[in-house]
Amino acid sequence: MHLTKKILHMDMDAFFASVEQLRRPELRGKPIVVGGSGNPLKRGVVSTASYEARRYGVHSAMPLRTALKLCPNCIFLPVDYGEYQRVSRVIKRLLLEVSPLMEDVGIDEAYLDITGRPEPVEETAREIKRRVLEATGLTCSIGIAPNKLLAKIASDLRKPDGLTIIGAEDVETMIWPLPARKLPGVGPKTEEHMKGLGINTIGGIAAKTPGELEELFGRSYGQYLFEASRGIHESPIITEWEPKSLSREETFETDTSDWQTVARSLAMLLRDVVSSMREDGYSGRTVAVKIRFEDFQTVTRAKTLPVETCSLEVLRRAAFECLGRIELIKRVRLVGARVSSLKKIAG
DNA sequence: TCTGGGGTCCTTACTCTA
DNA sequence: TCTGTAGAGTAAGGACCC
Repeated sequence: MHLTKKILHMDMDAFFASVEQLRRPELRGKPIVVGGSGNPLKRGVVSTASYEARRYGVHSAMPLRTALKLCPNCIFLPVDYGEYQRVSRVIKRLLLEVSPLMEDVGIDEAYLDITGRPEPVEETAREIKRRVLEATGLTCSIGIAPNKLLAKIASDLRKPDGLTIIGAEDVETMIWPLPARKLPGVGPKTEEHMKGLGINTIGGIAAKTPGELEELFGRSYGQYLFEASRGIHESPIITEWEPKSLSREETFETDTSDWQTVARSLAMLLRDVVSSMREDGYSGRTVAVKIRFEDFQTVTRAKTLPVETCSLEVLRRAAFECLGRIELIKRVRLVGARVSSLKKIAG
């Protein structure tokens, strides 16, 4: 017997900006930008722009300075991650009441397996939207489909406050006409590559044979593209997972050529990583240092230790050995520290 | 003074060992 | 010992995601 699954994807609308507008009513209906320190004259990028700000062309990942140029009337606010986290937890708890098969994907999204719900899927979705609004005052967009991939594409189809249901039979009419970039996994680089090949839509990808896609994009990615463009996707709902690495990084307000500044920053970042490791109960074996130079060239150096540790001294020695292998010939823009090969500490 | 921060996964290259 | 090869582990870089 073949049982078609019902997967729901929920995505909060302009989440950070909406939370800010919710707690400061005077901001409602105004173009606001949440990002960095909230000072658009300093380094930082847009985390979320309200729909009012998007009308000026402001969008996520855009430098704050650029956003200011596009929208001088925008109100800039710092990221208050703690508050968004709090609201996020309320929403996730509520989703878990609808179905225990919930996959948390970031602060403002989740997948829910609602196969077991007896009522029509549209009813489930409306119920979730109603409860989210009631509990938080915020709207979300929902997509429902036979798998996670299609559900995610669906939730993005109508925003904000949208609800879209896609069946396997709708792929040709609803998915193929979309820009290739709308397929999860196709980012800006791949989009450009595809344009150069004359592939502009998801249907354009689906028109290629598996052999052609593997030749153009490599074995594993080619296979993914072939299946995904046809709406085929098997990955399960992941309800529990363990982190693979923990990291911190810092972009300097101005680029520096002072080794001491870089070293101090690295020591501080690593101390932060180690305290997170201890809080969450992890030890790690691999330490990596990342340096980004003024021209955006980025280099990493890593060292794997014989055994896992959460000793700051041991990890710091390894980190500084990595730093010593990087020639600081240009001014430094960013320093990062990462610990990977994590292992849960027993007890 | 374009270009954050915290992650995951993939590819490629290299080394060591069986 | 020579030669080849397969697999694991490590390192570095890059694309992508929110």
